[in-house]
Amino acid sequence: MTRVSSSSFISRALSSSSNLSELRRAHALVICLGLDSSDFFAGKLIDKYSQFREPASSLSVFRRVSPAKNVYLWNSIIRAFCKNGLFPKALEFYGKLRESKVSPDKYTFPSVIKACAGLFDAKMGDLVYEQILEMGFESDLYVGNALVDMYARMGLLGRARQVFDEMPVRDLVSWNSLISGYSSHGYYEEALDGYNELRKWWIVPDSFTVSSVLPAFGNLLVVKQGQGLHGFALKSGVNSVVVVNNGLLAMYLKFSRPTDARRVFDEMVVRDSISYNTIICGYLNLEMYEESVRFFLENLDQFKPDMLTASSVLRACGHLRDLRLAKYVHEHVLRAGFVLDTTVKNILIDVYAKCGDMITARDVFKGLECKDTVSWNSIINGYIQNGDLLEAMRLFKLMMMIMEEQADHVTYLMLISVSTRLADLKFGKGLHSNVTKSGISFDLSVGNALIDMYAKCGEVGDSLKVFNSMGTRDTVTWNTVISACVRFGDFATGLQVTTQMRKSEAVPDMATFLVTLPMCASLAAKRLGKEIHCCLLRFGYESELRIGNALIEMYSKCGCLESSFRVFERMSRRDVVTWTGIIYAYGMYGEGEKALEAFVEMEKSGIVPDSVVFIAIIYACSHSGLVEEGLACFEKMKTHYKIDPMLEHYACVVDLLSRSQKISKAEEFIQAMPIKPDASIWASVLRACRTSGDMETAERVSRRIIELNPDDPGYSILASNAYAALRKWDKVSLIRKSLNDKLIKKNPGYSWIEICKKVHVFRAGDTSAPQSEAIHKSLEILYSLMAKEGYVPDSRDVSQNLQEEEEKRRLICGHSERLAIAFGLLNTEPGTPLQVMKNLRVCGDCHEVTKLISKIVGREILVRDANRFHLFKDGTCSCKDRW
DNA sequence: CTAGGGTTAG
Repeated sequence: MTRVSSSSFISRALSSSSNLSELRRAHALVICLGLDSSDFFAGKLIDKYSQFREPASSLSVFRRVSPAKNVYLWNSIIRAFCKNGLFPKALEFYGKLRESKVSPDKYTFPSVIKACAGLFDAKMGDLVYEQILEMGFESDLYVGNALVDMYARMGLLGRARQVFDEMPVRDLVSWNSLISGYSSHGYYEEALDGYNELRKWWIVPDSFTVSSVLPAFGNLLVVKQGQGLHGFALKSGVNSVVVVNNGLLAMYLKFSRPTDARRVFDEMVVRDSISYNTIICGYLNLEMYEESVRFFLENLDQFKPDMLTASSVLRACGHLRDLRLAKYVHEHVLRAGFVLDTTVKNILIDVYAKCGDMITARDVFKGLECKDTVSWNSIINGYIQNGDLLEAMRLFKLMMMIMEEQADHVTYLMLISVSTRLADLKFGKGLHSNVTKSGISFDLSVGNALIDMYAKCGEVGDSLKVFNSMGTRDTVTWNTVISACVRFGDFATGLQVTTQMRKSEAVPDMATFLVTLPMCASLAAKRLGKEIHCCLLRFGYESELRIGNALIEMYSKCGCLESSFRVFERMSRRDVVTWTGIIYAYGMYGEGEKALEAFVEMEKSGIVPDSVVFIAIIYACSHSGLVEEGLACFEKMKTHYKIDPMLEHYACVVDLLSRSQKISKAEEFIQAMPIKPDASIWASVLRACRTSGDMETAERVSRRIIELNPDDPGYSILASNAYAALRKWDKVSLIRKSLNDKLIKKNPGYSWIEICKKVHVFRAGDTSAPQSEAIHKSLEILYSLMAKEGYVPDSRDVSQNLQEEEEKRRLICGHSERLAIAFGLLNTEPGTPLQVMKNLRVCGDCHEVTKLISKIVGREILVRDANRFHLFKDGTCSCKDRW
């Protein structure tokens, strides 16, 4: 054989060797023929060995060649290291190359760049880029592509795009690298834009393009275009590649179209374990836990489950709370010989905890040789979920001792919720200072949790302090602060924050509406309530059940029974809360018959009444004088629906009897109650006594109250009021004195009225209010007109020991609702209806006065007191004097 | 030189 023919024979033998032993035989031949010092054969061998994952052999070949190596050999060895993931080695040899006399060429750089990318070494990458620029290789297609890929992989998409834009020539790989970078770092819009741009240039995508852009389609939920791409994949044949099909599976699962995903899966000719995992995990994310597990079990013999399979199936078991299945999968994975990594063990902790098996969860936790933050978080969370808050705290303290710096925002979030649930302010404050020290306080969710914690521990001030110190706020932040204000009855701040939120970037969600609507209801802020209603229409929440329920309450408490009913009528779905809302609304307006009709309709519609709806219906009967009907409801609740009455039900029945002057019946009823009555129950009887003038009973009741509950301030105030009405001032001052000693103050009364988008608040006897003088003057005129109608002031409701009758009258005349009404009369056009809100009940005299005012000035006056609505019209009230 | 699947809270 001639030398030429033998070298071409060996060259062919080298190229065609399809496994390592063939390659080794060819290598031996090369050595036999003394060709191993040839740059050409050495280069071939290095390449071939790297192909068979034998970088060590590549290196020994490289070393055997004469010291004067050409650039081709250098490129081969760098490429060999790179291909086998030995990136530090690749960079080391690139360094050696630069130290030698040989200068790199454009074929050197793709591997070097890949090595930088593999090591996520942006500094080195930048340095290499500079060297490329110095040598003028930046316009090479392959170098450019490698650079785009490197920056894209590192998540530096801006730089990737810059290199891409500066490339004089691009090919499909350039596009693919860019799109894949966008896609895998969550820049789905950019990935999609890139794909559309590429299509604009009439470039035909390949399997890389398709599989890179599919996650973007899936996450952006662009269903139509996704289906189009699926069609393209079928037509172009790129769907013969398993990666593309796996991408299609994942996309359809993201679209929540498991059936479509299943169709793709069934039509796949080649499947790998990722195909199976994608389905199992996709079902899991769609909360199709049974399907996920079933698919796994049915296909056990079709593929080789790995740890990713295990983690998905186990999570499904956790959601299903299926301990037996979890243990089965756990054992199965162990039997298959997998060494479980920390991630799977962390999942196991969570799964066992979810199944309520804290003993096994703890065992897995104990068996973890390197516990990470998630391990600790998972076991702590397990105890929290299982209600053992103290053990959770104990473990947290242990964690802090062992590795404080590893506690992350999830750790703090969980423990802040523990301190909130335990109302443990001291612990919560400690967590707050820990978070501040650890430097993760800027985390939004932690800030939100702290706001909630302080609010629920009773520290609104600190709650607002955290809120004000937060640099960024999200919807949850705003919702939490508003509900904190509402919880404390600080509606002024609540309103302020709501206004601030509307001016901010924050997008309201369901919770926003579910907290602001009740706030409007409490404030009777009709205008704001309506605005919020419009707002939630714009955001598409009108069909939500809970929103409808909140709207019914808001409108009814704002004096718009009709709007309330309109919301009710439009609701496509109604639950017991909905019906309670509308029944309560009718009750507040004295529409007892309509309330009863609604109750019957509710029963007909198949809704089972709960204990709350009975409170609403008895309340409604009570406020409309429907005594028999109310009592019938109470009986029905006990006997037919087997609901044990609560204190509130008894209170309603006592109220029902008292309002209709069935005082002795009320007394009997109280005596027979199985539960100890409270102040509100006696109050109903006392009020009834005062209305009817049955002072004998009033005194008897008062005495009993004091005897039964000498220390309760609520009862004492009641009794004192009763004695005041009986004009037994000595007893009044005795009780008052003991109350003062206990530093107990009665809730001061106030009223408010909304005029020209502004809320005006009035306090009893307040002379500092706006237009005070004009108000008093107009009230004087009204009183003289009332006197002509036969009005005599009734001072029974003035509970203070005021010797001067005149002084008493002045106080009554100063009751806050009168000031608000007078203010309303002065500041609106004649004939305009007025709406006044009061935080307490309307007193008897004010009720009379308002009736007369409505007649004298010819206006409708709607008053909402603590209890219900009174519509005063032409000298009468809608409550028919039952309040 | 380019592609796909897993963990804790609310």
